[in-house]
Amino acid sequence: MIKKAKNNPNHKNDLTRERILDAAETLFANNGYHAVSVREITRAAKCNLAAVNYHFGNKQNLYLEVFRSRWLPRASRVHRNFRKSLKNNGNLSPNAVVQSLARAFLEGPMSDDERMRHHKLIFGEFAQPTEAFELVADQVLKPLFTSLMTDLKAVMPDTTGDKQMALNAFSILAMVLYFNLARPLITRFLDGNDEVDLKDRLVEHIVEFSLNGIGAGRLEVRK
Amino acid sequence: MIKKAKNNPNHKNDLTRERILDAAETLFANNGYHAVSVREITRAAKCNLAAVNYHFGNKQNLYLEVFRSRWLPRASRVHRNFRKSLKNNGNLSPNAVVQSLARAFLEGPMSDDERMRHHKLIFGEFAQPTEAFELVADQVLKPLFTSLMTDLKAVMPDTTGDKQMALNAFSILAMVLYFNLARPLITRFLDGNDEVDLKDRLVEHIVEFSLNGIGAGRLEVRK
DNA sequence: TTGACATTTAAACGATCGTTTAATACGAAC
DNA sequence: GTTCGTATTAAACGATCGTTTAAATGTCAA
Repeated sequence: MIKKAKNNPNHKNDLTRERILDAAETLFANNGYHAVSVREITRAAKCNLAAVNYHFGNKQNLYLEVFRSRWLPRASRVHRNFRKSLKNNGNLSPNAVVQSLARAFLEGPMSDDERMRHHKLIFGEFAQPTEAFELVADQVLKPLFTSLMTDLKAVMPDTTGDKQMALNAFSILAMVLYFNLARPLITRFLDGNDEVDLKDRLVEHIVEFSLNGIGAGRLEVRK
Repeated sequence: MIKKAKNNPNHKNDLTRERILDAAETLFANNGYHAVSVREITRAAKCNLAAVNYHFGNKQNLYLEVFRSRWLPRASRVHRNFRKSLKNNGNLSPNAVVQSLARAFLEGPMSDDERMRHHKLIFGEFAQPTEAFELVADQVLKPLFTSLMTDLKAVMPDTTGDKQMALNAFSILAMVLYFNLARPLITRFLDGNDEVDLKDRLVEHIVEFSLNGIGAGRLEVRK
């Protein structure tokens, strides 16, 4: 049932499917799973009500498919962006690690809208986990955490214990994740501010705070 | 309509109202507003279906009342705990400020269950803000932020700019808020660990990371 | 042109939603 | 005991939910 495999390599036919995924992601991100009806989604995607069940079986599976075919690939792009800019950085250093991560997450390969959607979806799962959280934790968060741990171990003094390093990695992740969601709150609290490039300032702050946090502050100039 | 003011000072009658609030908070925290039905709430509160509309008018207002009469007072207790332990600390110092805050948030005046409920509710509002978010931002987050800013200014070198201080305050808040919600994730990533008093270890880490973060690390011994 | 699938469509399904109603139970004041 | 305001109850309301159905349309190879 659900959706027959396409023999025809012409992929232009699945436009409806894609439009549904786009509409669903935006609506789910802004309002949460239960607050969005299938009718809302199909209306936004300009297709028939039954299209959701035809292409995805049911609403819950559409939600999961948003994570599988939209969220996970985007998270992979961020992860790759992080690793690439770290490799390009030449000399490994705590600063290179943290700065590459912060930039990948805050100014990485997506638009501001896309990034907001991305992080609203994951924070929704943080607050009220569903099946999608398993996906994200296993396929994204854990690898990212491991990757970050490895890099940190390579650049931090050996005196730092494993558990200590894990907590550090976790805190740095906390910073980049949190500041993505809390941007509206920051501007709310800092208002009366003429800051034009707040994002650059935020990246700069996150890097400095985190570097100091793990005890590697001011060891070198930031480029 | 909704609920007549009680002339009778005997408050034993509003037991139903209290049971509804208790049940509603737990269910809303764990599942989110739209995932919870009025029937679920009244079933958990062991009262009639119509009781919600009788006592609170409608579901949305019950949700707001959970914040008004449960969440806000609890947040006030945390804030007071923070300020009291700061005052008891004798000499003001960055360490005293950050440690008082972290303890108030992570081991403060609530049970673990209550704290989890508390933070799930607010993170739900972070991800998908409703009217309740205005309440929380204006009556809790902003005062807490201001309070923290004042304390930091008093104990940090004058060379630190206002905006810099604000970002520092925001980052410290990020740490204490985030680590409350992410506890399940931490144990998931650190598993195979025999840590018994993880909470103490977390507080210790948050304090050290934050102190270093704002550039006040290791100036003094932690008690 | 025909036949076989893939997709879209309008309509309906039963279930559950939040809310309202009207009747009843309760308790204190007179 | 009667009265009056509060609280609880069972039942029902219309609306909307996710999903299913069966017919119509589109697409392309044989």
